[in-house]
Amino acid sequence: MAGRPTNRDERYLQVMQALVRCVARFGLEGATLTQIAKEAGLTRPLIRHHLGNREEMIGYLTEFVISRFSEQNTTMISALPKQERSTALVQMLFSESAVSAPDMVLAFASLTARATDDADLRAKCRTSLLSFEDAIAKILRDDHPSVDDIRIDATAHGIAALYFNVTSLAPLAMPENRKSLASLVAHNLLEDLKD
Amino acid sequence: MAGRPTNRDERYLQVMQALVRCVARFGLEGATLTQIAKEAGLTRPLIRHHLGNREEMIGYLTEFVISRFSEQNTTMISALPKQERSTALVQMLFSESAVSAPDMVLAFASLTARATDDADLRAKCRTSLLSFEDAIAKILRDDHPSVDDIRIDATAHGIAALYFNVTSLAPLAMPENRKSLASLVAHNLLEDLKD
DNA sequence: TAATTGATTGTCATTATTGACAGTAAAGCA
DNA sequence: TGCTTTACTGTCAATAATGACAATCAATTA
Repeated sequence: MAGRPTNRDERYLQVMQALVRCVARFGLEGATLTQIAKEAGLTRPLIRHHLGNREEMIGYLTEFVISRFSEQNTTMISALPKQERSTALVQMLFSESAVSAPDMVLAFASLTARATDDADLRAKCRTSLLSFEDAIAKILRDDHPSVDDIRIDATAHGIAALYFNVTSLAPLAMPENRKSLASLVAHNLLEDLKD
Repeated sequence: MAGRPTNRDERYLQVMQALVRCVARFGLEGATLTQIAKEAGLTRPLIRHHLGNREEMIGYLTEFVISRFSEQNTTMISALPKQERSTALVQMLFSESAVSAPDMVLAFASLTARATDDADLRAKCRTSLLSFEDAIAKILRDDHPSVDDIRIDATAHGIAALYFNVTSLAPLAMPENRKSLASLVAHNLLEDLKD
């Protein structure tokens, strides 16, 4: 009754990672099926079998990037300690391990650039970004309950902006001291909340 | 002795603006000659006449984007008042007029993404970015001579990162209050220098 | 073993894009 | 008017990429 077992999920992950990598490097239009196949170590028809045509491919990509973002945030937040959460958060965001996922951010940037023409995509990117900032804001508020919302939101926005900037500039291989500058600024922003 | 007068410079500007616009929207590979022509209101062969083949085109683009960045910075700095320069700088950076040039930043982002594979390009983008931050730092130092260099550099880095983030996220058409948040954070960073 | 289901591959026509070249038009000067 | 220089256009072969379909392989169950 049943046939060959599906490996759809693992293949999907494998293909998606290759896709993200290619889009990060060559942009949405520059990511050729052949390149994706090469990156994934698979054949072109197989990629197409899993991803469908180009339009569907972009749909899968947005779904993947956005959902991964959201779940990455929740896991990061759940990994925070009980006290000094905001400091720990900033340390996680600007540690090497977190910055080692720049392809994701670059792919996200490619999507946002295209969002000019696509209202749906724009809405998705926007809510994704806002929920990221909101998650940060929530943690900040826990540590600083007496600070008013605007300052909390502004600080969260600043930390998010710094994170995106540092991460999306990873291809430039900036000198090491520049990276630590971003972390320093983020901590300064946290200090401001203690006044 | 002399022939038809050249309009190379004006055409060059016209073509370049169309190119920047297309690259901002569709990425480096997605910017088709036909699209550029359509955007510029010219014919495809004419575009090719001025830009040469694709490789040369990218060369022209980097030259254009980077030089415009540098000269935009110098003009902005020369437009600053005598006193309270750092505050005025932040206001200029986050005013509507400055943010109305997001295509430039998006094109720059496309170039940086490709810089992974191209050492020359990487070096150019890097120095361009660093000189931007240095220009900011110089102004900050004028207003706060007693603050040590690391804090100055960190603040300059933060302001630059905020600017890039806000500008490159322009396609998302963020709600108005979010934009003012970035400006607020930048001013907060300035306040920190007064301790 | 046969059947079934899905993964994987091979192949090809269609299309889009490029690169190149020859040729035409326009604008200045002798 | 003729000459020269540059802008601009038309056209076409070559290439790269896509989309689609048929065919084959692999794994599981009856």
